[in-house]
Amino acid sequence: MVAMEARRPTSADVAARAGVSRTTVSFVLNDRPASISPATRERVLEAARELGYHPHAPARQLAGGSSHTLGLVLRQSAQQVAGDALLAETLRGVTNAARARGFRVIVEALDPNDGPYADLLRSGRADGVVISGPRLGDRELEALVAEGFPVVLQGSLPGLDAPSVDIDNRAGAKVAVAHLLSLGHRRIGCITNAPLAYTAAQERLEGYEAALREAGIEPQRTWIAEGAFDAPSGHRAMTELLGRSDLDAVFVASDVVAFGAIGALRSAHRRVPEDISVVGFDDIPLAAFFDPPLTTVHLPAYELGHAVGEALLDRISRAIVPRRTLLPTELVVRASTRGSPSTRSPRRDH
Amino acid sequence: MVAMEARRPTSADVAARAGVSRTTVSFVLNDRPASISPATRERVLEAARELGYHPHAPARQLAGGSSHTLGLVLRQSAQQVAGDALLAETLRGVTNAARARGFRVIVEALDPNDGPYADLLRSGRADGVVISGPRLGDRELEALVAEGFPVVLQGSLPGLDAPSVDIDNRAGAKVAVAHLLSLGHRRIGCITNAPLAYTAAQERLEGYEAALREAGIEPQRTWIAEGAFDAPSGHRAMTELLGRSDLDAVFVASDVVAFGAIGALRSAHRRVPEDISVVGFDDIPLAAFFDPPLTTVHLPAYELGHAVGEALLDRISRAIVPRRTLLPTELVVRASTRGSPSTRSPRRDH
DNA sequence: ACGCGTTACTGACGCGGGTTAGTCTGCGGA
DNA sequence: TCCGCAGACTAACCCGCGTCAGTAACGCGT
Repeated sequence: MVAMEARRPTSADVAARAGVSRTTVSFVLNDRPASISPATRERVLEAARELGYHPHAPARQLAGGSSHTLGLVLRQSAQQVAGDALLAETLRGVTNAARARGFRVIVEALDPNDGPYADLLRSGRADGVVISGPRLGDRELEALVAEGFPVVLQGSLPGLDAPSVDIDNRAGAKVAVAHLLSLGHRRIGCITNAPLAYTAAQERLEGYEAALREAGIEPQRTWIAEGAFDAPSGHRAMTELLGRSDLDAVFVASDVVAFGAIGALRSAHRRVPEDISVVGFDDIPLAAFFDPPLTTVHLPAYELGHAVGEALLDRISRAIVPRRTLLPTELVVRASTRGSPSTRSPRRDH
Repeated sequence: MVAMEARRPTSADVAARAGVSRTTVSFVLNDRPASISPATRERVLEAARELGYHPHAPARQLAGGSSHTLGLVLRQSAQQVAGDALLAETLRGVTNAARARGFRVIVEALDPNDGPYADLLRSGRADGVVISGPRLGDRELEALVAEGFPVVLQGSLPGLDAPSVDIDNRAGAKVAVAHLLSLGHRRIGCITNAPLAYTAAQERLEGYEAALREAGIEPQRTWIAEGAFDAPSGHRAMTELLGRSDLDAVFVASDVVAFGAIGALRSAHRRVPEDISVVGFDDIPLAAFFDPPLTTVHLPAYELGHAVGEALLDRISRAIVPRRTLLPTELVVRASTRGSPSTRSPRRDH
């Protein structure tokens, strides 16, 4: 026998070793409903074990199966990805949901606005894709949906006929502002988490406005400023707000942005929460350790990833998937909010 | 012609449409060094375009090619992943390095210590893997390396014969502490970023000790406390330190942990940097917006991911890969450090 | 007219495994 | 005795593509 390079064993090798046909091996290993005697089954299993046999995934897929792979496409810009403290959690959620059903996850982080990810699907490398942070006017995405590929959106994109999973931004923002109102605040500002072209920013702003209106307060233009993902933008927005209105509370639709906003308040010698209350949104891991610990809206990142993963898996297996799934958020009250000076002790009714 | 379900076109369809053989199609599409007349080449290209032809990746791989896929295995615990503010950047680095060479990335976030990831390689789904946060005593990893699969470590793991890419923890820590020394501090504490079983924690601690020794200071046992990834652990460690030594500076080997430590200092009414200087490590996006802005060691997360990705790609293409690559860090001086009270004005020589 | 090298292409096999349509054996019932 | 049938397997085809070993046509020098 000549020295041979170790070649990965194939099902034919297993068959030979067990003294059966390749077909039998396939039946045993895939638990097909065929009559195989227990003795033979055991021989095959043992041969496979001894040889360290692992089915060749591509061959299996070629033979008609699926790729058992999900694509996760991140459409956010590089800065957004870098600043997204919860992305890792969402990723864990998706991969775990996938693994639970025997799937893997290919991640595509598209740097610029380009990057053809459609090939993932068209080349049969993935059975479906999750689009995280879908952008308006994404021709590639529209084409994919039109061709009937399984696509699920994480986030929202009106006018696209694909299931989407998101957190309930509107409700979350509303609860945050309601909390501020319940503390007696009336002049409540808002700093958005992103430019309003982003639907999440729009939704959170709507929640803020709805809460005010329900309390009989008409939101003022001058109470609102735009943040843009990072702390510096929060600093700028807060400075802006400070310059044009006298607020007793602010709802900042992102913890990271709130971080910058609090910095601006500190520079202006306004104490939180004594002089002004601040509520954030996201509940990033560091939120509890801000100074002061930040009252914020908890965004279930892991669950979001898990839910979107499952939705995609359902679509792939042709199950019915709700057009739109909204995950609930939860208000986490910490120390950055307290009653407004005028109502500090006597709890005010309404 | 009967109504037929849209089937993905194959190279045979393209061949038929262009009036050539499948072989010719393959040659044209893969730019093989074969003599194909410009006219034919154009016909094939056009037929492919018209049909919307996309080669079937698994078939292509089966026919002898590689999977053109990298595996990225995250061995960190769920908490670590959640708290790792730089993970997203590293991920971007890896995926971009991969895409630049036509590769994709499958991410496996292993929740518990289990999770068989070896199958990624054995089933031919990936051509190689990056192991992020490798753990000692990982039998699966050892087996993979022994079998000669392309494996590159992100982080370090002594005693395993695989290339590794990491940042220079020791040098980074040393520079941080040297900075503190240059400001005149002498009683410098250290809070580790993680338990010392983690090599990165050990290396940073060594850098701290080396810097002190070079300055003729013998590090004291009582100056050192262990952190464990998150802010609360930093709070605990700082409280501990405060209770047993009188320090004028602290090197905290993780920004997140430093965040907790600063909270503890605040509780103890010790001002930063007036009473005590603090240097962090990692330079997470929020570090610049701490109160005070944190002096820290910048960890090039994107570059790290990129470098480890390239190292793996090199290994896959059988290029020579250095046994160990260390990326340089950079000290970023902000406002959490300044000269010790005793040396505030007169700059002290030594 | 013939040999010989290019140029331009094609036939057929193999990659590894799933699957359908059998084959062969043994046995119970009519 | 012979049919029918269930149990236990197997031969052969197919998935889509890369690739080696040809083959046919053509030009060219002698």
